Amino acid sequence: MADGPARNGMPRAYEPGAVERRIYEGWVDKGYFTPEIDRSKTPFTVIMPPPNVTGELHMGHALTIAVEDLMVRWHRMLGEPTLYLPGTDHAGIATQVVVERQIAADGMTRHDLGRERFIERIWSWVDEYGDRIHRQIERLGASCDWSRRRFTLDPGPASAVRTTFVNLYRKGLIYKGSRITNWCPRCRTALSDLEVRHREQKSGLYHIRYPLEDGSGHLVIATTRPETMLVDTAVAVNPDDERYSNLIGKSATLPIVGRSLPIVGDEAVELGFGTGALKVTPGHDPTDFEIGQRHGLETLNVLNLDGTLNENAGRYQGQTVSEARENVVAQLDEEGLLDKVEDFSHAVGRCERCDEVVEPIVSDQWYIKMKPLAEPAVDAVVDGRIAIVPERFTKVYLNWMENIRDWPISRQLWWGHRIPVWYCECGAQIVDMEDPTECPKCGNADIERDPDVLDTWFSSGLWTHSTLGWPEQTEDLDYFHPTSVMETGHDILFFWVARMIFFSLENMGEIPFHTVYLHGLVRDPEGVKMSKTRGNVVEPLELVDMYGADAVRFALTTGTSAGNDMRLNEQKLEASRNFANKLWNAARFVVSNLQDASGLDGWDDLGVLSHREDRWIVSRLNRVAAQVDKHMRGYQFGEAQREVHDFLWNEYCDWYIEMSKIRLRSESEPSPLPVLAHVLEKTLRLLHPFLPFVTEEVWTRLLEALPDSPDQPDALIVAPYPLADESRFDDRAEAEVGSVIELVRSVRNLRAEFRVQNNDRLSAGFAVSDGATVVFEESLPFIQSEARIDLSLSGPLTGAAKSSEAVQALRAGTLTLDLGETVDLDNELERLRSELADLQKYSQRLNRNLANDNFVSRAPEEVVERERERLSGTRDRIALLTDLLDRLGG
RNA sequence: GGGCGGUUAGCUCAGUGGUUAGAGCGCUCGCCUCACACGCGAGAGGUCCGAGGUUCAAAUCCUCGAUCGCCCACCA
Repeated sequence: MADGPARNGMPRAYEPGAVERRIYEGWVDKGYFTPEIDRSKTPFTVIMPPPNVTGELHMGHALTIAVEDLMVRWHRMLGEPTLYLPGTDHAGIATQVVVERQIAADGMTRHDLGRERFIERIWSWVDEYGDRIHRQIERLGASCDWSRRRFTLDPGPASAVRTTFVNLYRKGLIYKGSRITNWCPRCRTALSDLEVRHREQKSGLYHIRYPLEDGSGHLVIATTRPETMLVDTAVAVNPDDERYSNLIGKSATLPIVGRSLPIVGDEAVELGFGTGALKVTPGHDPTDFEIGQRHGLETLNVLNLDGTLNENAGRYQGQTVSEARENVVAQLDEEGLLDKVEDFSHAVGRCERCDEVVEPIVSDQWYIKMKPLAEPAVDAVVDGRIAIVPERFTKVYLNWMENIRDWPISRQLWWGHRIPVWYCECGAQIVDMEDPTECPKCGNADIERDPDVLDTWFSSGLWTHSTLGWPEQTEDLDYFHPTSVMETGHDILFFWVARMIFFSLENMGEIPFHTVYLHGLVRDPEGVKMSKTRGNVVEPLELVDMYGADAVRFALTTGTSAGNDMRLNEQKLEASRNFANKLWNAARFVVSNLQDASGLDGWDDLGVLSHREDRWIVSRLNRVAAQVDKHMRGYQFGEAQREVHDFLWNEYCDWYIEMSKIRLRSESEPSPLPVLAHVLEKTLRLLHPFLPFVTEEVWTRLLEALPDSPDQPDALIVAPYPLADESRFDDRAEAEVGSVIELVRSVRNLRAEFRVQNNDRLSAGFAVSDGATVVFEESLPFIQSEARIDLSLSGPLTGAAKSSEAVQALRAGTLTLDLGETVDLDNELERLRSELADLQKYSQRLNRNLANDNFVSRAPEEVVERERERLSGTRDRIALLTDLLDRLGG
């Protein structure tokens, strides 16, 4: 029956597309996402990691939003003023590269357009993509406060950038230095170490002969970069290397160029590597640069900024690195100076954004002095003011922060926050909050602004306070800062999280957030990282269209835990969609039964429950609420979600709804409707953080069918989160209904085993071991209907069983099922004997434990007690079974 | 070279010392049973990577090893 009639306006299957937009607009219109500042309450604040403006959202963003929004919704329901602040990042280099690629399609470079027009071009992209991202975040259901939306280039955040730069400059923590940095020849900008990705690559290890000047022979050096030899300024050997120590102080002649190279001794040279002799190229290798510093060597540069060789390359000027490499090697070979070429594999650095090979080049760049900033950032984590979840990343963070090096912040790009430094011919550097019009030293009006922009992570690093108004002393900043949880991928722990920590401590004297929650990567079904080049990326919105936003979010938080990567596959999405549908249909059942029903007034605040089944489901609900609370507080979202999922499906739907059907038809039994409604309504609250749309929609329909109650919330999103009511815990009801369920299951089991037709009604007997038949009497109609039997609750069986009976020993008693035809007694005995054997093994194990004095004396009382109960229960069942076997003649 | 993580059912994964270790999907058998076939019922399926150890008790903690993966690091 794929398309039966809709009941009470609720279609047979949940249709996310029909409700999501309407629900979201409703939330926005009512202003639920905008918190009210209430000084008597502690707020809960999450700043959304700003997606790059020029990108589409990917699954990582969807995961981020799923996790953040579930925390945010949970806290909002806990009654905390909750701010979830959205924004976007101008993403300097990433955006510039994207737009450069776009204009490259028209055969243009940014230089053809010029700075101004190029930036205009980027802005039109930003406008388009910014809106697109906004809509995507909405479709995922993020309950973020759009009235506080920020962009890194907005005046506010820009002023935070300017203020931070000026302050750090004045404190001497920002300086300009000339040293070796990573240079991307394609982007033509400097990069920080973090922006360089290393990848193993095969290349040759070239062994080159450097003749000794005294004519006594030659040294062989090994290099992977033969073309850089053109600007070698020394040869280095390890002073402890017996092969060469006598050469220190002598000189060698640089092949091709003919320059005289001093032979120096330096510890940095590895004894075991290559030939033990190192060509020193301070201009193009960080190690060599340091050797050069130690020995006062000249630093020569052979590369232009576009990666071609410059005038220092002589006849190779103008060639690319790879052309020059080939040609230099060929010349060396011709001159008989190429000793040999070995196969070699080593890590080559590439630009994170454009994948071009990065060249170490000496250049003038602005740096932040990190040591003074890193120390308080280390302390904040060490002393626990900031907690990192999962905890293991604490060590990763500390290790990085403790070994941090100065951060190059200038980028030779056009898109970003321009460096607020002006230069005057008189040599003055002007750094101020206001743009200067003349040099304060010499009065010259002819001053020029630094053409470079700041690393995009400079502004991102200020995000927690710049979005709240800093450097202005705003009410938002005062109230919402420090923020509560920073939730993001562990891949940007250094890029972003670490920098927010030291910037916030520097600017605000305050930690930026109390907790860092790091999630893993979303991988494809084969476990491969999603990337555009591999073509295995999945668009979140396509999935939202197919399965609904709830299902996508639910799938992303299913079976995941902090810090661990996850694979997303169709099965997970389908299972999640099915769960939303299950909820929908349970609600459909309840709502349809509520129509025209009376006696519902107590649904909201249940009083004393007269029916055991009611006490059972309410007890279970509250236990689940307790578990969910525990897991939510422990950032175990996957576990919290699983608890509610299992409760709704396996207890409420599978058993309580089925039980209620019998009672709904009965005239004598108390109506299950108030409890049916109550438990569903509370479950909707528990589920709302995980399935915001379907729960809100169902909630509205449910409440429409119920009588108003005094403190009924306006919408589920602002309904108080249900905390466990321990007075509703009911061990006895749980055990008793558990026995009823066991009885039904075991009849079904026998029916299936003996292949009884579905509509054959059998007769059965149940001898309750402790004589407390009242439990089963109360549920008799349910048991008879569910198990399709006529059940007699007569006393214990006596004498031999009928030859047509199958028997089973349950916890609560002995079940006898009359199959109506002769049972194969041998098989039946076999089945019972094997069950008996299992029970005996179990009982022996329990017995061994309890006979162990160490266990009894050292284990907690409750554990011992539990084991005793188990043993006694197991012994009862063994007695039952033994008795049965006797009577059956086994 | 350091550091971290994974290894649990056929597959993907939960499991934060204490039930006879769980879920989804897949598989087998039976069902369109008046909320739901995006479903219902019943099953099969596990030396929790290996070896030691700590503990009354280990998938869980420790040590060593295997294996896959990630991060960091200036062996050219």
